[in-house]
Amino acid sequence: MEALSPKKIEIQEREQKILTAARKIVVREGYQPLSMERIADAVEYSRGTIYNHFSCKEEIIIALAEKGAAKRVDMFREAASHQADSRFRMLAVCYAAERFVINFPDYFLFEQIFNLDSVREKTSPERQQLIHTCEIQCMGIITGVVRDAVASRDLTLPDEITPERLVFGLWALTSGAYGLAFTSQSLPHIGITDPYKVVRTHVCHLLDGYKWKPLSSDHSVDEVFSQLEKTLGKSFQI
Amino acid sequence: MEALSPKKIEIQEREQKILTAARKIVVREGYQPLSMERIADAVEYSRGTIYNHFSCKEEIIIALAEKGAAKRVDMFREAASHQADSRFRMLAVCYAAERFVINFPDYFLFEQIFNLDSVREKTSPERQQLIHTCEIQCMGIITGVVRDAVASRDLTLPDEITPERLVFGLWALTSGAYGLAFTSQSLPHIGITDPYKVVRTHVCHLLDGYKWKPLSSDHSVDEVFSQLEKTLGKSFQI
DNA sequence: TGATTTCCTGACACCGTGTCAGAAACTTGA
DNA sequence: TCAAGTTTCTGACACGGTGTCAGGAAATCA
Repeated sequence: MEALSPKKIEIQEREQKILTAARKIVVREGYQPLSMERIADAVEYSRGTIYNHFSCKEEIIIALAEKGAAKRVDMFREAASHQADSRFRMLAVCYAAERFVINFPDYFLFEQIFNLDSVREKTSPERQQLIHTCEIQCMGIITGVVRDAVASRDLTLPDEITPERLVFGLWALTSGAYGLAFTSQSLPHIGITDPYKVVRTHVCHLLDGYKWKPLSSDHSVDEVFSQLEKTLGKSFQI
Repeated sequence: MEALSPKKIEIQEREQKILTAARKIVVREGYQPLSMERIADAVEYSRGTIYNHFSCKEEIIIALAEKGAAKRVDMFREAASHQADSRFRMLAVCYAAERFVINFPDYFLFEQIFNLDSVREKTSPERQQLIHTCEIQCMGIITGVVRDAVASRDLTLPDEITPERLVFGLWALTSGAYGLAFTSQSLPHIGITDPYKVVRTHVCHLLDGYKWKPLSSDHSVDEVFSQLEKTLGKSFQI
């Protein structure tokens, strides 16, 4: 497995160069101008060479979506590994989810594109599986926090709610809100100027609804998040 | 304004024919095979004629998204107009939101496509405005129900929550969940086989969290929804 | 019925995709 | 060091879809 020839190393590195170039184009100019031609120009290889690495444009999108998904897993893992009570850790993961979309809006965009059937259909099952695995890992991390909360008696779930169902609710609330924050023109019209803050409020309210201790009334929510900003903010930058 | 010549009428009707044909293609075969060529074949006019009605494919998508948005407004309006307590009316709107995505998944898809910047950028501001107006109307209907609840003392909102913010939370939760239900491969893996039911549970829990009377404990949730199915189910079919 | 306007069409130019034969570069072994 | 063998790279090509527009067809008018 060792001793890759220089050529092999070059090829391997080029794959990353292609992805970086593609990402740069999207960040700077949006999805529309992204084409194999543009990517080939940027990495200074011919289109044919790009096709040796990725069988179509969609494969590049999904590879980037996968990078984003992996990044999110990292962020969630770091957030959940806090030495703190279960509710604090839960909010830490929420903070991570928020920072993910704010710091890496392009990754969020790639996910949205990937979610369209018409795009996903053209991609390889292998890469789809990779993204799927990341999603499962994220869910697993959050479910772990919920289970810890139940184990430590911070939280008692009603019969009809499994930890997974609670996670689904939180996941839906946050991802739905971030989606709206990105795409909806209507939010400012109804006086919602900081959707991220409103999400935080709702998450806390939801946790309070399930009586996940310690309740919001015991801890200032803003304080919790400003503390999270101090401990996690930096490592979430890149 | 009266007395349109037969020709004018034909032209006007053709616009609907084009949209119907496009929608049919997407319902049957998905978004990928949708092209001006296919649409032209289906309506038996040349591509040029289609371009007289819609300046590009995206304009057709957005026109369909707008039809969907208008449909949703209708459904929400009918749901909210129930003669019942405020909480029942709120759940009726949630039921409408659920039926919308289940009965008209293609409209849901058009919205998702329209939400991509790369697609929206190519469409006319006029049509964008139409969709925007529908969104505002939907929000307005739900906010109305919330305000009624506050007025009738069924609900007392905490200081930091305006009716709009509560609506944003519900909107995010439901649209996020339906988005996941459509696209996420992971839900079955974590044991969530009926996401729609889980959403209902969470919505009820959220309303309970805000102490919106009558609480879930007073009314069987399943019963409320099966009643809604009886009163609204049929008119939501088409 | 002919003049005028309006509408429809298909050919055309363009752009991006994906392929592949052959050229170029790299590796190997004597 | 070099020639044979292998791998990699390239740009020309075919294709499919978009959007335009000159000119012909149809409708309207007087």
